[in-house]
Amino acid sequence: MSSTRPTINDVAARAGVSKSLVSLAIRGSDRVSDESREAILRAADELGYRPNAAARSLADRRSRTIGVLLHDLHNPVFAQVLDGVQEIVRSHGYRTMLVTGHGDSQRERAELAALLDFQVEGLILISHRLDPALARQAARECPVVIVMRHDITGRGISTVCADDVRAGREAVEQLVSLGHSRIAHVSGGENRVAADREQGYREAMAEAGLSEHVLVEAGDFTEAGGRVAAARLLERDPGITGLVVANDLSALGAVVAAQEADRSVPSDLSIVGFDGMSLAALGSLTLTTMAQPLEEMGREAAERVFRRIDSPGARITHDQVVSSWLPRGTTAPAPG
Amino acid sequence: MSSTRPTINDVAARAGVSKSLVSLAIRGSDRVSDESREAILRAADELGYRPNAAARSLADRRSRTIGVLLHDLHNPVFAQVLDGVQEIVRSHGYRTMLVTGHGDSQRERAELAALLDFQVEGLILISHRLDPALARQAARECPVVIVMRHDITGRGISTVCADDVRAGREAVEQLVSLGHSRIAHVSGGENRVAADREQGYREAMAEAGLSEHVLVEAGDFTEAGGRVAAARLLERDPGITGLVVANDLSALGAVVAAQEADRSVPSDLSIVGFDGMSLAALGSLTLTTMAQPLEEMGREAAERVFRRIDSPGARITHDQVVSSWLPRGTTAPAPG
DNA sequence: GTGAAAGCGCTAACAG
DNA sequence: CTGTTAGCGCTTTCAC
Repeated sequence: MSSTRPTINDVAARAGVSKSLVSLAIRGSDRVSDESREAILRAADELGYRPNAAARSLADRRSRTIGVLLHDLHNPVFAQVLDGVQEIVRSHGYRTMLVTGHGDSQRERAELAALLDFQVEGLILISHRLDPALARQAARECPVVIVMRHDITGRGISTVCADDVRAGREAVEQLVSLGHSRIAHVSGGENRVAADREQGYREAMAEAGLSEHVLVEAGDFTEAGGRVAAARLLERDPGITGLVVANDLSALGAVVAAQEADRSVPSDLSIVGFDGMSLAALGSLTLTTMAQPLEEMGREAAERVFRRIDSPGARITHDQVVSSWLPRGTTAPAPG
Repeated sequence: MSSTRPTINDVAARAGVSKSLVSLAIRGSDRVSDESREAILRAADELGYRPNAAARSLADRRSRTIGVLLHDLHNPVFAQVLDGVQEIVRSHGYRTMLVTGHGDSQRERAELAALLDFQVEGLILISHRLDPALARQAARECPVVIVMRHDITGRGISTVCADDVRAGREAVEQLVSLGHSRIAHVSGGENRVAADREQGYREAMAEAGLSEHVLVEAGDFTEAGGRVAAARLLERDPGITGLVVANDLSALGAVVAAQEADRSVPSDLSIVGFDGMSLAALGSLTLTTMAQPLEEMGREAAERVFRRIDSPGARITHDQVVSSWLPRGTTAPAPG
């Protein structure tokens, strides 16, 4: 089928013009007479002509494509960031090429290589388990913007992040202001975002004079991880009334754990997540969270990429967005 | 930066061999002497050589890419199907190119065109609002497999679907066997999947002698839509004890509506969704659902594509997978 | 306005 | 085993 796909030559022959003229006409140049243009477009239409993107990007030496590496597609949070990215990318007449690495740095390496083979003109990396070396490597070939990880820096790497330490603090502060004092934390594993949020938790606990109640169990940013970690916390200290969980996904898991432990949420136990995942606003209990402006972060990242594509000398930037307390159904004043 | 990216010629020059040999060596042919191979790989490495995918796919006349059109990325159900697809695609040494149309047929058209411009060798379409004309058009250029929509057929179009009518029936039957009789339905809007599930609901209600209790309100497969529709149903008939909702996402919305109406789930009201969305297994109430084998459907679809790529004469297939009742936390025996 | 010619970087025969 | 020679389909000077 595609073995006989019409090429620009076929169109030229049929329209009785040269292929250069077809090329111009197809791309809407005004240096083509109306008569020729019409003949060409008609011929193209009749033939079902469709420009070959590979040939074009080869001749053009630009792919008009932005590569996006996402941790995975299951956490809807990434989809929200991606929406923002795509909005901007499309508005620039570019396309996005999406890959996922699932936090496996082998796979991330391979996927990034594929994007670079494809000559993407810019790269947006959204993966909390990204290998810094990979990012730096990639940054030697095209502008790179990392979202949600401010700890990876280097030549050619811009970042767009929330202040996770601050967000971690605020989560605790809000619970404290609701009267909670025995506040534990489910962390998010070995990555900087999680580390920052945990640090915020610890700092705020200390400042509130609650150091003795600091209690942390490691999760991994997944539902299952959150569930297990939360269960352990409730076992270690049944007196807990507040739970700050490293992200919304694991916070949903924590809600399950709470119910399994016969703790009713939020009357017995308040739970706070992070991210502002839209799906977490649903279900029988809507999750209280420290929300990040996800779409905005995506837009910002894409804009940074284009700024650097358009003016290669543009400075690297490190943008910070603000997270905000979004009280919903999983928090309430401390019992008693 | 990429203005001076090394090419195969640079590698050849540096290694002191011809570019054809470099081409062979890079692709791991065994028709290259160890000595040459080593020199070539070293040169490539020193130069930071990276093959140009566009050039390769142009010369090769194959992109080694499968295009995937997804309705959108926010419904995690699609991510699950995609996982299955990618597993197979990767195992064939191909890549997937992912686009989303958000049910907007303008955009779907544009995205499909882009995939075809890129010479994808096969297409997997997963969108309940897909325009049949687009699919048929695309099928003229490469093998097309449609997932979850058996109503779009045509030359070159294979399908992989569940039996949604049957699933709809079973949802009702299960509720009936739990003692429910006043069972209402939130439908999923103007698409075949939704229509089939609704038909199953109606058939099963009739067979159970419950025709008088048939009550349907239109949703649209979104959380918000499910919430509104469910709210209306509960208002129209407060005696409802069972709710069959067209998909998991809207069923989550229905759970919220139930609570807003002061109906407790599942003791006052049982709710069933469709799909088997993994996230719906979380939260404070895990959703009972008619689950489709999502990953398997993805794998199946990808395998069908490759079968047709490998042997262009292969027959079009229409596979049907079976949905299964997955009782979880939102269903219980009818009250009283 | 339009066409001829020269690549873009790579693969694929075909000779040696 | 290795080099030479043609393209793949398109864009882009540069004359006419």
